[in-house]
Amino acid sequence: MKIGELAQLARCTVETVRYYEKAGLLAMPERNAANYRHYGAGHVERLRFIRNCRALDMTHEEIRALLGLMDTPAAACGEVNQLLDAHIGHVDARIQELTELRVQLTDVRRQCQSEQSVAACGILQGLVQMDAGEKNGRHTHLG
Amino acid sequence: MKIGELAQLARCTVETVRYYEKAGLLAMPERNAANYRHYGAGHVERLRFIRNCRALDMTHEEIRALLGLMDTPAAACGEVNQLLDAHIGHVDARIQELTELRVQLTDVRRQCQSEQSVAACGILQGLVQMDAGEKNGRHTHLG
DNA sequence: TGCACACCCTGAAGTGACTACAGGGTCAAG
DNA sequence: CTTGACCCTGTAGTCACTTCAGGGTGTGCA
Repeated sequence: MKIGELAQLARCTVETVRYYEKAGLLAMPERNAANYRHYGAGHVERLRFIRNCRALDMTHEEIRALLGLMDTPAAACGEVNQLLDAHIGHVDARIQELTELRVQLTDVRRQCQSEQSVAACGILQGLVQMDAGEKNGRHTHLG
Repeated sequence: MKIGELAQLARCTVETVRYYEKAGLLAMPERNAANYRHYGAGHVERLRFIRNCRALDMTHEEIRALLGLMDTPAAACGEVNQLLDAHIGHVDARIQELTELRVQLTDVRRQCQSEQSVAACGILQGLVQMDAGEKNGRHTHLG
């Protein structure tokens, strides 16, 4: 099949497919006489795998590691488990961060319930005075 | 004060301060004879405001809008409220997305509890077969 | 036969919010 | 008079794409 059909099967754009090829996630396919890429069932499976990992917010590095493990089928899957556990840790950490953020945001928001002038608005006062603390490093790759 | 002191007061790097200046978030300060930037109390307040907004994961666009509103102090603060409510909405949406993600991840993870070969590992099978659905557009600017 | 139109190709540049680096200038202390 | 901490500009790199410019290919229809 051509790249458009592959992209449709994996629910992504053709640009993304070409990008994955350049990024080394998807193997370079054969070309026909017109230099068009020509894909088979293996490519569909691989691309679906990649898109599923991305839907789970894994980085290309994490995905590359999983793909590498898949290509040594005799290896033990302990590393796969570790990788997934680490990723679940990232997601948990980000949920925790965002939950704390939400508390801070509603704190700030509470400071203005009425329509008044910007000059007196408690929200802006709050945003000037708030102390963000030093703990705001990003601890996961999830934004 | 010079840029290093300003950065320290706002808990960011001097590169970030210069970046905010180029991005139009922070006004260009005066320069001394040696072409060093020279800041005052107003800059500290403004930069703290920006850093606090960033700690709440607002985009530069959102911050620019808030700064614009601050600079017209007679205006009603209804727009400020709207902006903050919208941002709280983004955070809520992202927490929701990540929570669903976590469920999917633990579903996948559950498929391999034992040490076996990669070829038989249920996790990789799951990642190949999983159907991510079409609803995976990012709906917020939070990653 | 001519042509419109959907699809394919490459390579470069843009996104957001920085970070890092190269290659220089300034200034106070020892 | 030199060391080291600080400052300057400008460019490129990060991540996972998206968009664009400028072309080539292939099919259906008048």
